[in-house]
Amino acid sequence: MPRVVDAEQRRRELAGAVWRVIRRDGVAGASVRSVAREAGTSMGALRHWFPTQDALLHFAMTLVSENVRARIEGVVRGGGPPAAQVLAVLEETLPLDEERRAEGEVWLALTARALVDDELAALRDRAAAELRQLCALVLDALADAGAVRDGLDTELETERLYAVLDGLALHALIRPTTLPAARVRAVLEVHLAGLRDTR
Amino acid sequence: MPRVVDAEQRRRELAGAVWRVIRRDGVAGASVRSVAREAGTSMGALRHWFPTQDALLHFAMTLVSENVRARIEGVVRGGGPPAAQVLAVLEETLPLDEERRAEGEVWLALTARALVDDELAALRDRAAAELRQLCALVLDALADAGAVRDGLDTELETERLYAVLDGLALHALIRPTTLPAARVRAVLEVHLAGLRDTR
DNA sequence: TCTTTGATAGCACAGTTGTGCTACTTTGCG
DNA sequence: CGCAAAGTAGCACAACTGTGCTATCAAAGA
Repeated sequence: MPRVVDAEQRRRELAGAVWRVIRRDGVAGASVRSVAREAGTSMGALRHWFPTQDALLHFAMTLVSENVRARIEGVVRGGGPPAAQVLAVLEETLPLDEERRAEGEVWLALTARALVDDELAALRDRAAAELRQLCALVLDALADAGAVRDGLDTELETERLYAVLDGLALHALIRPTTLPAARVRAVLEVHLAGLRDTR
Repeated sequence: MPRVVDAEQRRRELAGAVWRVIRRDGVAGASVRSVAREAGTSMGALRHWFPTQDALLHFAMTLVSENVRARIEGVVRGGGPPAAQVLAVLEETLPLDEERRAEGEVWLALTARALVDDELAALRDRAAAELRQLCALVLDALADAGAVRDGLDTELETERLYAVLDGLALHALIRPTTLPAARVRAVLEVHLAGLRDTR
């Protein structure tokens, strides 16, 4: 068999199979056999790259946060006016298209499993801390641009923005028809607008 | 064996065992055998009350929303000043103590499973619609009490409040140490205060 | 008292699970 | 060419799964 050029690449391919299986059959359906079948390979090959099933799921989880992080960095690198950029950054964490929806479903499934899987919980906590930090940075940027009124409790507002963000993500995930992407964006805009002086 | 006085009561007892198992070992661990063992009964007895495992999980799910609803009705019946009552009602949906935390964990686990279980998804959607309706009622009550400024988009604010609520619930669930109950309440209060005129 | 019914117990079955393990094939390097 | 290593394949095993099914037990109604 052809030697894989990049080991990391191969692992990503297999993790992609994990994603597809999880989206189709849930985490419960993500057995070693079903993932191998989805990836078009064998149990042995799968075990060569991931010594255990948990390792496989953990890697799939890290890929979620890695994807989000990469997209956000892309937006930041892209530049543009602060207000628009802030909105674009936050939107990258929401399941507003098929790609991000897939991430969201995997994220929800693994977040639930993390309730009883310590290692998975550690990954989830790290991702959560990063996302919260992102919210803090967004508020800082808005404050620098003069788009935030004085007298706000920064810590509390960070927590509130983070809650809105994850709440929207969850709702966009489980009721995509009654809460379409445009509506999600509108709620986010209203929230950010509410941070500056009203009337 | 003594005949069970109330069939519904017996079903609730068994569902309680489901909760405990889910909290300890996750949904994946909630097998017919483990639930029966936790309930101190047999597989046969369990199957007498729930013909299938799915039926068992679905009943456990309905109990979550039922509990929340009952507590909310209790608060409403209790009376009191509108502002305090509104806060109390919303708090009943958040995992701020052990009882509600248990509900939250079960809710998260089953919500994730609902991604691939249609019947469970229907239950989740019904609960979600109720919760969203609750947010709408809360906004109405605040408006009647003159605690909401004019010119707000009611639909959008309902969606935003609902997002804050579920976001806080999720965060209180997965990071209880960094986001204690007092802090959750503070965020909620800030959000409600932000609905009336600032300065 | 006997019968019917509610309730419990748990075996049997076919299937799936994760992982240990060995055998095999393909590739790169000397 | 030949050898070592990377990668693939899949069998074997013990453990566990949900559900069908029968047998048993307790109590209520006749």
